[in-house]
Amino acid sequence: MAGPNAPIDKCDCDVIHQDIIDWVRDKMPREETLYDLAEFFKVFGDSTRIRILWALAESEMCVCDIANLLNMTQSAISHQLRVLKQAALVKSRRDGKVVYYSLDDEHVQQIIDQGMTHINEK
Amino acid sequence: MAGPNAPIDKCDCDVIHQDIIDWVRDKMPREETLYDLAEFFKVFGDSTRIRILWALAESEMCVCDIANLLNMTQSAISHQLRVLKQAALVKSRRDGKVVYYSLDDEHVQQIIDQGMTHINEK
DNA sequence: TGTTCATATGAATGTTTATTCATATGTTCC
DNA sequence: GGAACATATGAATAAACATTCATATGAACA
Repeated sequence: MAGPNAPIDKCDCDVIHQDIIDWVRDKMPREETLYDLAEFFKVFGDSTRIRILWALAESEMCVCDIANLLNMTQSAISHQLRVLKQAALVKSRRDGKVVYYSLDDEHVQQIIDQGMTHINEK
Repeated sequence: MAGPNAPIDKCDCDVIHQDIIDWVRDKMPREETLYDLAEFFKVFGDSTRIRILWALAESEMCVCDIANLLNMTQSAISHQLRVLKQAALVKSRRDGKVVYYSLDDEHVQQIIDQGMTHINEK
C-alpha cells in the first residue's frame, strides 16, 4: 500500500487503534448520505429560518405577514423561504397576488421540539 | 405610534393579517431562545462534525483515530471537537498523552436519527 | 392594455466559518 | 531536565452565506 496513488495519511500518530477505525468505518453511512444530512441540519442553523419555521408551525402566513412579524424586508424573507422550500420543509399556495406558506413536513415540529428540549436541559 | 422612535415597517404590503401576526407573535419564544436553538442546529450543519458524531456514536475514539478515519488533519479534527464540546455534544477523558472523545448526550443520537429519517423519506 | 400590488430573483457586499500552517501546551519516558 | 509524542490553539486564507438593493415576474383590476 505505497506508491503514487497511496492515500495520504493526514495524521501520523503512533497510537492508532486500527481495529476500531476499521470497525467504525464499516458502520458509517455513505459519505454522500452524511453530506446530505449536514445540509439538512444546516437549514435549521439560522435564526431567521428557525423563526419562520416556528411561526409557520402556528399558522399559515403570507410573505408579507412573516416580514412584518420578524421586522425584516420582504426580500430577505423570500430568499429564506426559497431555502426552506428547497429543503422540502415548507410548501406554498397562491391566492391571487398573495402567496401563503405553511409547513410541509410533520417532522419539522418534532426536530425543532427535540432541539428545544436539549437547549432547555443544558 | 409614529415619530422618531417608531419601529420601521420593513414590509409595506396592504394585505397584512394583523390579527394573525399578533397571535403568532404572542406564541413565539423569546428571540434569544430561538437564536440559541439555531446555534444548536448549526453544529449539526457541517459534514465533518456529523461524521465525527456518527463515529463517536459507534465507539469512543482518540483525536488521532478520528483524523485517520476521516482522512483529515489532526488540527482540523481538534478544532471541530472543540465546537462539539462547547455545544455539550461530546465529552473527553485524558489517558496519558491521548485524549479520548465520546458522545455526551443521549439526544444526539435521536436528533441525528430523526434527521436521517427525513432524508430517507424525501 | 396599463397600472398597481405581492412576490421572486440576480448581483453585490459584508460577515461567518472550515481548514491549514505554525507553534504552544501538556504528558511520558529516558 | 530534555526529548518525543498527542493534542490544542492562534492567525491567515478561502469558501459559504445572509442581507440589501434594484429589478423582474405574475396576478388583479380599471
